[in-house]
Amino acid sequence: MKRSEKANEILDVAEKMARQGGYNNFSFREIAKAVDVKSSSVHYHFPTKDDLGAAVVRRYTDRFLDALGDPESVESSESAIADYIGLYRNALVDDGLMCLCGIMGAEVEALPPIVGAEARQFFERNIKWLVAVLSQTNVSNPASDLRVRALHIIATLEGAMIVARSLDDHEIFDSIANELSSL
Amino acid sequence: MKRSEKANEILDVAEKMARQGGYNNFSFREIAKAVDVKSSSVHYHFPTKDDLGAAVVRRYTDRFLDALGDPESVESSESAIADYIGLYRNALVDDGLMCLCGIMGAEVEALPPIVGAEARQFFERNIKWLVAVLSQTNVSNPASDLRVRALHIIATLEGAMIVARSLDDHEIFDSIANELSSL
DNA sequence: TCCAATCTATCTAACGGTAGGTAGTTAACG
DNA sequence: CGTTAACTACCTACCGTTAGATAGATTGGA
Repeated sequence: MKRSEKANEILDVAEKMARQGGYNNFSFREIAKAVDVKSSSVHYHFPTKDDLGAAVVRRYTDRFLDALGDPESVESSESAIADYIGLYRNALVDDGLMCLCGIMGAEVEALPPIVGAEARQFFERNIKWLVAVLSQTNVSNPASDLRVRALHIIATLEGAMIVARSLDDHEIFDSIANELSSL
Repeated sequence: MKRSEKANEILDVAEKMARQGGYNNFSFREIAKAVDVKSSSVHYHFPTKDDLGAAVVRRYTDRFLDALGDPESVESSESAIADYIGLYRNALVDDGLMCLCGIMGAEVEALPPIVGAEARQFFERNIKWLVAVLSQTNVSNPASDLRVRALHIIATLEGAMIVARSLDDHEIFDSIANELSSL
């Protein structure tokens, strides 16, 4: 799905706004202003807000998993988890923003169904990646334990971002992530 | 601060709406419809939306800490943490809703300052309670470690609610909470 | 005790602004 | 000529907020 440059600009702006205040924090008018077109032109690229919202989450998830790479070709389970944590850290510290699917997941009940479904996909694909990575440890664990471990990691990192941002202290994220690694 | 019955009804519906979709998910008009008055009457009780939002978060936090009780008079550190986890579980399973401050914390950057400050207070008061409880364990730990442990617990529970709701499976919360207890 | 003043809680009506969305047109390009 | 990507101009619905009025209860003083 190759997209025009303007369409990607629109997704960039929408993603940033959504990662600050959720689905209701971006609008066609504000996006239009930011990318210097009229709001009707934004509708040209993304017919409805549902479409735009779903596209934003889809692209975010694709990029996230792309950055993670192939779970089968990681150096070690430990280093892969460290990289995984690093990706959340980048989202928080480098971008200075919340994880899109953390904020979308929190408000999932009020989301248009196709947007909520994309948020769900983020978590399912992350779980799958983590389970694949964790299953490469030399200690053999039941698959259900690996899944719970994966869920725990995701939950802790999403929560750590929320707490760190609420208290306006990125070191809080690092402290929590550090404890998480040493388990 | 004793409030009229109608004011409490307003806070009830605002809280529910906010716990489904965040700060932008409730409006004076919708609240008015739900409590069977006109929207201008809602403004009589809470002059601005900032005021209403702050009052909702404040009441939520007060009730939460009230339910936790005095951290000095708990049976044991372990049972107190179990009770703490149970409170999140109630919010998720009994109410069928997100933690108000989990969702508000995620969108804190887009919140009116006085609402964001109340969300921050939720976390600070929770940390204080947890540190007080954890410091009663017979193993002596540095205070900083206790704080990190408190942050980890809060983050994991908030994240667990998000993941469980996104995947529409409350047992996910229990699995994560169970792992958290056994650390 | 009666009356006037005040308070509580609500109403109707409207304000300016923004939301998502649409119909029809225009300009540039291959 | 058809496609792409923009435009103008508009619509309906909703947003938070305010002004002004009103009915009923409460209260304080003559």
